[in-house]
Amino acid sequence: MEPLKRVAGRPTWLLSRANARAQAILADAFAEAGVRGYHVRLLAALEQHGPSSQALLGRATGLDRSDVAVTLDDLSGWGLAQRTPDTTDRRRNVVSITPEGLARLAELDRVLGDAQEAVLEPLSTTERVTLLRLLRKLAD
Amino acid sequence: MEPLKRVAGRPTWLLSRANARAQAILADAFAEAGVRGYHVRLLAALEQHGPSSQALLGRATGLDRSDVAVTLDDLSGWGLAQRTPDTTDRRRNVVSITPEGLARLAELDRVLGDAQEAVLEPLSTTERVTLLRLLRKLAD
DNA sequence: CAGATCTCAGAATGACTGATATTC
DNA sequence: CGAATATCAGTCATTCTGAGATCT
Repeated sequence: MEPLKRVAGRPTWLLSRANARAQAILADAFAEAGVRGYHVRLLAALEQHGPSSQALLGRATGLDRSDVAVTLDDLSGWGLAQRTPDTTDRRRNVVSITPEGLARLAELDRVLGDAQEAVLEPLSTTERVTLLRLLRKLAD
Repeated sequence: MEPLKRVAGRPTWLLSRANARAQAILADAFAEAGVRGYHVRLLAALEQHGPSSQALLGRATGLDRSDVAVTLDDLSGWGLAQRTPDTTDRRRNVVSITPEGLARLAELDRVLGDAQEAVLEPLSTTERVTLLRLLRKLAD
């Protein structure tokens, strides 16, 4: 069967196909490492911003507040992050990354880089730069 | 909070962000029209290829066999498509689009075109062409 | 028999909503 | 009081997997 002209030729369709391939590659790599995207995003935010409240983490990562809570349950269960009550504002938890979390993040960063390379493999260096510029415009 | 360098600068992240925006715009437009992406894909495939088995439809649209079945339940419930047993191969259903389905598809095609335009609005014409070329390479 | 087809049930992931208790 | 915070329970769409029944 030939591809669908009416749908498959559309930019949004191509976008979602390209994204699906990328996410499949990433998800496989992460699954092999025993994590999901949310875990990595949260760890990266913790490393970059230092100890933060969960609300701040949600805004920095684009995760919903409720998903931050659940994902942190995993991370703290694995010893990669920890919650401590904020003594100055007792509504808050201060979340921080542990040394184990930092080590794990470094591993995951390599996993991410390798997966990235696999995704972009069909493109030349200049094409990659162009793609990034256009995607940035689209993503705002 | 500044964005996450370690994650947000990554190509796959940008790809998924751009795609998320596009899919959100599309999903909104489709929701307003009372359908979801699967319905449109299936209708478009039926229009383009004519009566087909469900297995063929699945391959043409990239939908999983089980999802084809469920989505067709909707479409036939709405009178937009119909299943008839294949007399020559009784494992199969022959699925065809109805006149109502064709009319609905024409409506949805306009909805799709408008949403598309909204997605690509930040890009110039030449940029759109370039983006499509690169995405095609990435999507294979 | 192997293999294709259709259906059903369920799960994983990402994204989101609403309610609630607590605290500022 | 209004607003922010964290948590819990749940929905939704998309994508799959597995099992089973039917038929070639």
